[in-house]
Amino acid sequence: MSLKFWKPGTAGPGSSLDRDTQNEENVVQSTLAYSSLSIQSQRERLPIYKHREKLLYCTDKYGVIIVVGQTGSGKTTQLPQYLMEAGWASENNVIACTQPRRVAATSVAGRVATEVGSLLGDEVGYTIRFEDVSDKQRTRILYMTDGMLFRETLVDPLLSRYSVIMLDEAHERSLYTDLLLGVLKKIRRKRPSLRLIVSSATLDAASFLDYFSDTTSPNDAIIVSLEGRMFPVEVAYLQQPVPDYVSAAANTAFEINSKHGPGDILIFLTGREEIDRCLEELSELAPKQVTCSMIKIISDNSSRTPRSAPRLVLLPLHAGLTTEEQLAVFEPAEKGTRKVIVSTNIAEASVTIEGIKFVVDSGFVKIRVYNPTTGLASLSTVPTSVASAIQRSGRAGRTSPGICYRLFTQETFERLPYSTPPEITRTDMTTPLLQLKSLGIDNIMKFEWVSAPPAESVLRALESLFAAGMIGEDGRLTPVGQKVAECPVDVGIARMLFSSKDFQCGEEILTIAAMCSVQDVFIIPDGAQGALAELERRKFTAEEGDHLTLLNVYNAFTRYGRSSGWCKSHALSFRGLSRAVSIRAQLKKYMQRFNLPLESCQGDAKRLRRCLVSGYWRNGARWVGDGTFRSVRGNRTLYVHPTSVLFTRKPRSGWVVFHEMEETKKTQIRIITEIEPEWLLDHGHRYEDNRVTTNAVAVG
DNA sequence: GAGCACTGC
Repeated sequence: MSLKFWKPGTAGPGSSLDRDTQNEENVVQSTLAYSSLSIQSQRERLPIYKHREKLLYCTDKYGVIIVVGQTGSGKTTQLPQYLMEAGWASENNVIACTQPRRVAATSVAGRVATEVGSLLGDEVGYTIRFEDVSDKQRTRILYMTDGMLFRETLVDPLLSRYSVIMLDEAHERSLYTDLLLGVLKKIRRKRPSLRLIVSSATLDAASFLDYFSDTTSPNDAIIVSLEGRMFPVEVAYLQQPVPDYVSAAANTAFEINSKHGPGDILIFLTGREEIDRCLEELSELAPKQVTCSMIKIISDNSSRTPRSAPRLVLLPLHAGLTTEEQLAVFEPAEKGTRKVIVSTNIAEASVTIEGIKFVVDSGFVKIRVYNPTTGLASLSTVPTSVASAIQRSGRAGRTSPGICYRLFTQETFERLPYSTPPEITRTDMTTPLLQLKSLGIDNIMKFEWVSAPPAESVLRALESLFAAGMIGEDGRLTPVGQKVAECPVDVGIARMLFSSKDFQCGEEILTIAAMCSVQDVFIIPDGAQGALAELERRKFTAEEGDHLTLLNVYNAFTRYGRSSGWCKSHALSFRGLSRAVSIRAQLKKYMQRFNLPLESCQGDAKRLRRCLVSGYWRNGARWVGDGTFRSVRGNRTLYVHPTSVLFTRKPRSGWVVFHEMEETKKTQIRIITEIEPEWLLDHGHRYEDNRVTTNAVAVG
């Protein structure tokens, strides 16, 4: 198959990027293609320096500055330093800069500390969950995850220690960025001296400007644009759509290898299955391959490859890989070889690989979508957005000019949505609403969202909070709701922690809560090794179900010295279990603060399971003859997830509770424990009675 | 009878 690409006359679709930008006067033209001078190490030569005075002037005169700048403009590292030099961090004021990801917060803080000549954690620091490398008195510039700053609002609702807050990567619209935008707009009314810097991509700048320029403060916000330090990236579109973008991606990479000079290739697909198939097809195109390891396939020059073409080094990249496997993509290609990295969306923003000259973009992405009507989350493959396509193509221009091959037509590109719907519109709002209520924001409908969550989502969340006893009939927080709002866990898990006092099983529930908060700790590879891993897993199996199995795993992990070697020999994830240890330690502090005893149930599994029901009572299910379950609420057909120990056995009592359900091809339940049906009745009645009363009041 | 986009507290 030969694919026909078409390159528009100009470099990149830059001219069409500004169609959404209304405030032209304030916007310095910024396009994907920007010719760079040679890379300078002195920060004075960073393009942002030209805008230093303007940025400081705007920070003086305006409350909200929307900064538009590409990767490489230096905004994240330089802007906080300019602000500090200009005195914004004097008198014990702190300049905060939030990031959606932990690695970004830590690595940027390290770089800036070096530039400032500070020890990390002294004048420049960072705060992420489980790690606070900052000094309460001395730190002037603080990088942090957006979730951490939002958490801080629960303790200090006016965020009074900060003079300037920069929300970096705001265009990504993470859940916490959106919550912070709403809360910070409110804070600025009470504390106008607080400066807000919102870092955004070109496409979203106008909507942020609208959001902050309301009638009460029409001239409070301004857009400032910075050039990026990117090399030009040529964009090629398919002339005709293709039926199978996975094959098309493999073919395109193969053709790039035959026709173009040096430079690595990055392919964007949606998931592990597609990545594996693409790697397979690529190795078939170059048949004399040599498989070096599970993750690295080197293809030799084949008859179809011109003599001059380099050999291909094929590398998968997705979050399911171990750390070592992920690190392989950063190793420079050996002489005479060319790397082909076949990746999920992880390479779009989370992971940056230098030396990429060619990007192949499938135009699709897998996103998690929450259905508030059914309460089900599902993963669906959807077309990417314009913003995403631009971000992906930009990955080709980090170290030299590059080319991006889009596996769709230009007409398709022009019909793409500008951006992916913000997370807040497609996620369960139960915990976020509890936290907003804890901040004193009771009228959720009147809260000024940048993008409002769907009304059904809000109603469902309120109903869950009421059912869990976190809010009363008046919609206000109950005393337990106030406490739970501070805990970094789901409300169901929090209820279990609180009722562990009655069942005298705090020790065990704490462990289970931590283990339920990490991703699957069992590593089951394909093939023969998978069968061995299954045997390892059986060693931990508790017949009561997955919760107790997870408890066994955790206890064994700590008993054998928390060693990575032990994990490897038992097919367990060291990363996951170490994280569980941290989470458990954190939750333990909350339990101590709330005077919840840390008693052990001394092996009494019944007490433990009754305690689980206190958190999961709305997640009950009943076995039916054909091997599936029916949910107590909604009578939905549920399939057991293959990772469950109940996948292969029928529960003796016929009844279970489960941690979560998710829609894939079928509705599946994960982390399941067998229960006695009458235990469910301990919890439902009062809630149902209340609901009848509430409805009667509403009707009356 | 068979599965896992990516973050974050």
